[in-house]
Amino acid sequence: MKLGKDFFNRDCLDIAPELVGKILVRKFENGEELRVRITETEIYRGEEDKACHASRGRTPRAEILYRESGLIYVYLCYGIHWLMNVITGEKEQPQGVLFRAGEGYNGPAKLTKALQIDKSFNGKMLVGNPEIWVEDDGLRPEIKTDKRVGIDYAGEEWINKQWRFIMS
DNA sequence: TTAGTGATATCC
DNA sequence: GATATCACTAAA
Repeated sequence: MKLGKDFFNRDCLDIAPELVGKILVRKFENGEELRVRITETEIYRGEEDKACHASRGRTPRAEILYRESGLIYVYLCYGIHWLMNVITGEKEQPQGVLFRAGEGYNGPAKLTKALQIDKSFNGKMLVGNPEIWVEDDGLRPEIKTDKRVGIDYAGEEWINKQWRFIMS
């Protein structure tokens, strides 16, 4: 079953753990389908979250975080890697969930590389999109939480949040 | 542990 | 306009 708009139109605190164990499906131009089980997600939530791109206000890059839930937010990291997020929650509420890893693809940039995601996907919908979507196959895995990765600059309060969800 | 890489934000 | 920074990876 494909996930609909209602799934994403909630708080990322609810969505991130539920996305773990779901299946990310990517249909290529040649008609081939690649299905990857999501094994790890992370939350980025609100302007007050120093690790969230919206923490510096509504910049052109972060603009998409304020928009409609279900949108794909793709962004270039360290000049090399594309990282993929999905927008969650109400409009004007900057929050999203990062796809941090999939089965066989440990690392957010490996995931986007395998799925051939780049900036052309930025701002596209993850719902009702013929190229990429998320499915629920009924699996409800055990999930553990941990601190987020790679955000040492954000300060202890935000580093220590258990906002990473891992399938175990 | 470090190099590689380039968009973004922030400072003139 | 210039510079510092960065939600990472691969190689060593």
